[in-house]
Amino acid sequence: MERKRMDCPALPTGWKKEEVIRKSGLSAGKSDVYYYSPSGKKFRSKPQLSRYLGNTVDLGCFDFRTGKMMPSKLQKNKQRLRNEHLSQSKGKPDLNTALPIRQTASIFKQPVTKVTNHPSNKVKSDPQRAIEQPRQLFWEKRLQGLTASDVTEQIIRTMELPKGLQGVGPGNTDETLLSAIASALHTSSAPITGQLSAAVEKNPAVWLNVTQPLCKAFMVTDEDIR
Amino acid sequence: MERKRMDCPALPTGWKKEEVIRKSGLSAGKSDVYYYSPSGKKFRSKPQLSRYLGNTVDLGCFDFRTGKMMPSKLQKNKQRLRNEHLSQSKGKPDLNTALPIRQTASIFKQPVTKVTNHPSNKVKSDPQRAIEQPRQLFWEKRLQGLTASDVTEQIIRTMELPKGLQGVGPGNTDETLLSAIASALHTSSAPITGQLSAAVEKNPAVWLNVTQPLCKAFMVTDEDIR
DNA sequence: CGGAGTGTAACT
DNA sequence: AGTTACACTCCG
Repeated sequence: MERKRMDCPALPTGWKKEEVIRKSGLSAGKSDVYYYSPSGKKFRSKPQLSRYLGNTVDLGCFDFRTGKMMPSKLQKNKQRLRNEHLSQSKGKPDLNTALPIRQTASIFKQPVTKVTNHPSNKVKSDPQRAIEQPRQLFWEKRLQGLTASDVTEQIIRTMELPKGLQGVGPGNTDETLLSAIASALHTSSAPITGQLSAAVEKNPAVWLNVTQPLCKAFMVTDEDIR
Repeated sequence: MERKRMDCPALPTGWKKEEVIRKSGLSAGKSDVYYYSPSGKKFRSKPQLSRYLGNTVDLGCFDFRTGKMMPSKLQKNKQRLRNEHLSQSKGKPDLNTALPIRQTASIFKQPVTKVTNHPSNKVKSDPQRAIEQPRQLFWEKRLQGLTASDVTEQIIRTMELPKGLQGVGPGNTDETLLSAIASALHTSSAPITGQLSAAVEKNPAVWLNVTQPLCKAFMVTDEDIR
């Protein structure tokens, strides 16, 4: 496994995993695991991977070192929110490790997509990636090797969000918008639009109200990209 | 400090230190530190500096980036012999990055500082390759993961065993022996056997007791090598 | 300036 | 003690 990039079944198609043995120094003999996205970007840690993949992929039970899913890891996800409720309202949003989902209104599982859209955080993000990231994130999600069922899941999840938010007060508007934008970006690539249509047909009632905002968001984003 | 060559108190007279800030790219804002010998030769890293200065200057606690001596670094010395940690029987002899001579010196209480304060050493004579070359052989041996280095390590390790068997003494004896070996290796410019002899002649009183074991150990190793 | 390779603080 | 995650070094 040393020094050879190999496919990783637990990640979307095109991703590679590599294990490199340290050959000198204090830590000689230990190994480092790297992942490569389809585009060739190198990932050196799980948090980095999470950051890149965003909320669309739950890495909670993904073992970075082995490259496999470990259900046993599920129990370890916790402790992010508890600091919040102990202290004040502020506190930095946890952009790290785990699932962004819980951050927002606990009732409505809100993806943290917006975090992805704000690389201006302390992380050493580069300007360009900011735009690119959101997109890739979704492609991968759809192309994920976990077969069609995943795709379906994803779409449904996205749709659920707007639906739930509709009935809620203004406070959640931002989040709704963000979701819309994310979806728009998602579809902006090309054939995706078609997919959405299909989705709408499946659940017209759900998408009906939200459609307009979605389009708007998309237009803007598209221009910005260009 | 940027872009300006300044004196470096931790190095011999005539040496200059320069810090250049990176102005673009992923690492924008970071800086690169360079040193210049009195003759103008540029040094871009600590290993390069060590190679050039040789064993006479202990850079173990020299912080390349700041240009200052950091005693705190002393404990942080790392070593190349990682397999050793499995055997717990003895305290680890510290033959690491820092030149072996240091260890010997510690026994005889020889501060490196004075060497530093005497630029009249080999330092000021940059042009002369004659001195520089012979030394490089050693540096490479000890400091690099090259074959030569491995050989050296093996010799040292091999010697530890015989010594223990002889039952010369506890604790310090080990280190003394190792130091002796290290010194011998260190000072030699040719075959190791010759080195040992030279060391003994230089300090008969000091080396007397240890000499025999050393020779034995070495002989064995030599055979093994062949 | 980039980035593979290594060091090491912070966690578990 | 062992692992993780990422800062840093060194050299191309």
